[in-house]
Amino acid sequence: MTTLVIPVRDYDLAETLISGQAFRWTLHEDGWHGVIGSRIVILNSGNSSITAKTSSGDSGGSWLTEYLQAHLDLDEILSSFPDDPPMRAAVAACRGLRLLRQDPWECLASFILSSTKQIVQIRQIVSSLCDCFGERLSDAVCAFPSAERLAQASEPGLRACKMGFRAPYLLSAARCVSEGRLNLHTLGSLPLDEARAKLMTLKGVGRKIADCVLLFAYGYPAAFPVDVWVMKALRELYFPHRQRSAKQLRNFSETHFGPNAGYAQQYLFHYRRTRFSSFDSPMK
DNA sequence: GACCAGGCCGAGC
DNA sequence: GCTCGGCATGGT
Repeated sequence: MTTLVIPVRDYDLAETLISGQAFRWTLHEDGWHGVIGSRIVILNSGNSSITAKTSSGDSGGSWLTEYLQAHLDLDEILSSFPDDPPMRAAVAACRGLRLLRQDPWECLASFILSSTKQIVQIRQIVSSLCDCFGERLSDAVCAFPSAERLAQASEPGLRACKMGFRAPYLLSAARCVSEGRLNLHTLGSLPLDEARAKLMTLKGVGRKIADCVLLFAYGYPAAFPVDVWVMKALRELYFPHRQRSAKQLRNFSETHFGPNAGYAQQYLFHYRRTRFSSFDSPMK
């Protein structure tokens, strides 16, 4: 095991790791356990740094800085948000929340498995998928399975991981990627609209899942996933007295939140899901 | 036991 | 273009 110390400021590691963008981090007595690529990682946050114990022997930690986006100036991001009461409340409640920069295939596959699932369940399915099909990294830990590996799986084999009707979607995506019909390596150099359109050619990938991948894996700052929580947040916080269709809300989101709309979205999502739940019943 | 979950697809208007 | 039912499974 090697130890890396990464200086950070304004970084809430725990909130970031549980905020529903990545699904493999679990808290143990000695820190947050996870897997990044084929490396086992244990993270702890200190005053002005994040300490990582990792199974990799290589020096440097640029892969980890990249994953954590530790170099990013959060103040600059936050100051680009609109200065309105909902956004101020979300930032006050979740300050230090970050966006990770994840592996595209893992992110895409995970979010294909996410539709109409609670985050706890997505974590269970992903965990099961890794145990069944991922390369073994230690006695207890497996890597996220490659597209090539999953392309060899059978639909019943995938359904055994409790993913239900999502199994054919995942299988088809794995084949598409492994056969080169969708190139995830070059996707990130396309304009946002083109990259999104390519992702949406996959079965089971619509606008929302595509935007999650564009934001969490490729870092497109304007990608703005609208799920049920963000929909609730927009309706309750911005349009409490007027009915707005999903399309109207998306149009609003595309113009209102500025150049880092995706980041703002993650604050609204996390705020609505974890801090603002007392409003759950009468208005929906 | 009802309702819902980081949705999407296909059919029918 | 829009709405709606169906889809698997498990948490709350």
